[in-house]
Amino acid sequence: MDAQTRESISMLGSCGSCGQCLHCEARSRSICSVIDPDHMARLAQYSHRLAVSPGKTFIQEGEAASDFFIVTSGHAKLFSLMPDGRRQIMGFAQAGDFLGLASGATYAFSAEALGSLSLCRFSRSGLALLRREFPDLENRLMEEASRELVQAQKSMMLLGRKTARERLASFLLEQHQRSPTREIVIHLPMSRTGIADYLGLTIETVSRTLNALQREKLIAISQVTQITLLNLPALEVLARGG
Amino acid sequence: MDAQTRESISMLGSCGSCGQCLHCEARSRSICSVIDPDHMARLAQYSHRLAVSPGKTFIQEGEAASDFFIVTSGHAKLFSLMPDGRRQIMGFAQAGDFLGLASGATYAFSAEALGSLSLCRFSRSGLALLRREFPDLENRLMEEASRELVQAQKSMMLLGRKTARERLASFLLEQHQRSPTREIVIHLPMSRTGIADYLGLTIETVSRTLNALQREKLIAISQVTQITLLNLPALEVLARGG
DNA sequence: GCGACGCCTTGATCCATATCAAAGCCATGA
DNA sequence: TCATGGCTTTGATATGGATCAAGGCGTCGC
Repeated sequence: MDAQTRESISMLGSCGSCGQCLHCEARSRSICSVIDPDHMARLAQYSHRLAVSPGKTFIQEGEAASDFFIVTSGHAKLFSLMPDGRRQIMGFAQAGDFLGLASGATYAFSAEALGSLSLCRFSRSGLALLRREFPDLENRLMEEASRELVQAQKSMMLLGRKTARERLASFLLEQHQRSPTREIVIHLPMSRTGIADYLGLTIETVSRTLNALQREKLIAISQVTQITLLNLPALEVLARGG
Repeated sequence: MDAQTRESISMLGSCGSCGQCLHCEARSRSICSVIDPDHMARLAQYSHRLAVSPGKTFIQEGEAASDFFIVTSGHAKLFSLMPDGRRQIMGFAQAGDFLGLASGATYAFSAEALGSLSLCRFSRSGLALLRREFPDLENRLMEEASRELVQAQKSMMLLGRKTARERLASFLLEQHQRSPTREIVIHLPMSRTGIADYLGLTIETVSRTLNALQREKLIAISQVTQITLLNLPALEVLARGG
C-alpha cells in the first residue's frame, strides 16, 4: 500500500461518528466486546478498516511489527517459510481473531488472505492508548494470548507426536468447534495444500487420509471443501490418541 | 501439598521484610525487574518461595490453574501427555521464566523439576492485585506472552517441517542462546529422552544424529550432557534449513 | 572392587509418510 | 463445445526415522 492510499483509507476509517465500530459484525467476538457501546467512537478513532484481496499477503514475517489487526470477515492463514520453501501454517484466523501478539520488534509470521478478507487495523501506539483508556482491554488481551498459547501447545503435540490420521481427526474437530454454528457439516476455507501445511504433512497424505476416514464412515466428503462429521465420538477418540 | 504445609510455607514466605524478593537471584531476569526495589516488600507479600525436589511434578495438566510461578533456580520441563503415554515437551524453563500463561481455567501442560528447583508462587488473585498496583507489570506480562508465542511458532516449524539434523542443530543453538554466558560449551539439564520428547523424535535418533554431527566436526560431545559447538555458522545454516 | 541398574549407543529391520508420476475433475474462457 | 490450467486423487516406489534388539558405560551402594 502506498502512502496516499493508506492515508485515504485512514481518513475514511477515522470517521468515528459513522458507526464503524458500533456496527462491526465481528465486535461481539473480538477484544472490542469489552468496551462499552457508548465509547465506540473513541475506538473507531484508533482503528481503520481495510479490505484485502484474495491471496494477498498483508503481514510479512520479519518486517517491523507496527500494527495489530482484527479479522472482521473472511479467513486468513498465518504461516512461516523456510529458505527452501517449506511452509508451516501456524493457524487460520477468522472473524474476531486478533493478530500480532506473536511478535517482538518484528512479526514472527506472515499472513495471507484466504478468499476476500476484511480487517481492522490498530497501530501499536493507538492500541497502547486504548489500553490505558480501557483497562479491561488488558485482561482481554491476556486472555487472548493465553488462548493462543494453549492452542499453540496443542499444535506442538499434534506436530510432534500424532499420526496422520490423528492429525486429520484433530483438524476436523477443531474446524467444527470453531464454526459459529457447530453444525456437523463443516466448510473448509483452505485448500488441501493449506491443510497439509498446517498439519505438517503432504497434500497426498491429506487426500489419502481423508478418503480413508470416509471409507471408514467417520466422515463424508460431499465436496472438496465440505465435509460432514458422521461419527463425532469416534473422531474424538482418534484425535486424542485413544 | 496439604493445607497445613501450604500455610506454613505461606507464612514463612510472607515475611516481606526479610528481603526475599530484594535478594532474589532471578529478579533481574523475571517480570519482577519492572518493579522498583523500594516496593520489594509489597511484592514479597504476594509471592511465596518453594523448593521442588528432582523429578517432582508441580503443575498437573488439567487441574485448576490457581497459581503462576517464576523459576528462581534450576530447570523444569513443561509437557503434555497423550493417553497412551506419548509425550511432547513444550519447553524447558530456567531462572526468571514465568509459568502459567498457557492456561485457561485449567493448566494446559504439566511441569516437572529437572534436578532440584526453586520457584516463586503467585496466586491468580495475588498477581491480579499486583498488576493493578504496578501497571508496568501489564506490559511485561504481554511481552512475556509474545516471547512465548514467538517461541511456540518456531517450535511448530521445527516439529512440522524440519529434519532430525535440523531439529538437533536448532535445539543446540537455542540452548546456546539461552545460556547466560553464551559460551560455546553448553550444558544440557535434560536427558536424551528429554531432548527426544522436545524435538518430536526418539532417543535413538537423537543419539545417532548427535554422533553424526560430531563426526562431521560441527560439535564435540565431551560428556553426555556437555556439548561444544565447534562450528556455529554451519549449525546456524543447518538449523534454518539452508 | 564389584554387581546392578539406568541411561546411552549402535546395529538390523520395518513402516508410515514422502516423493515421484500420472490421471481425473472442475471451472473458466475462447 | 472444447481446450486450458489448477487443484485433487490415486498409484508405485523410496526413505527418514521408528522400532526392535543387543551391548556399552558410568555411577552408586554395598
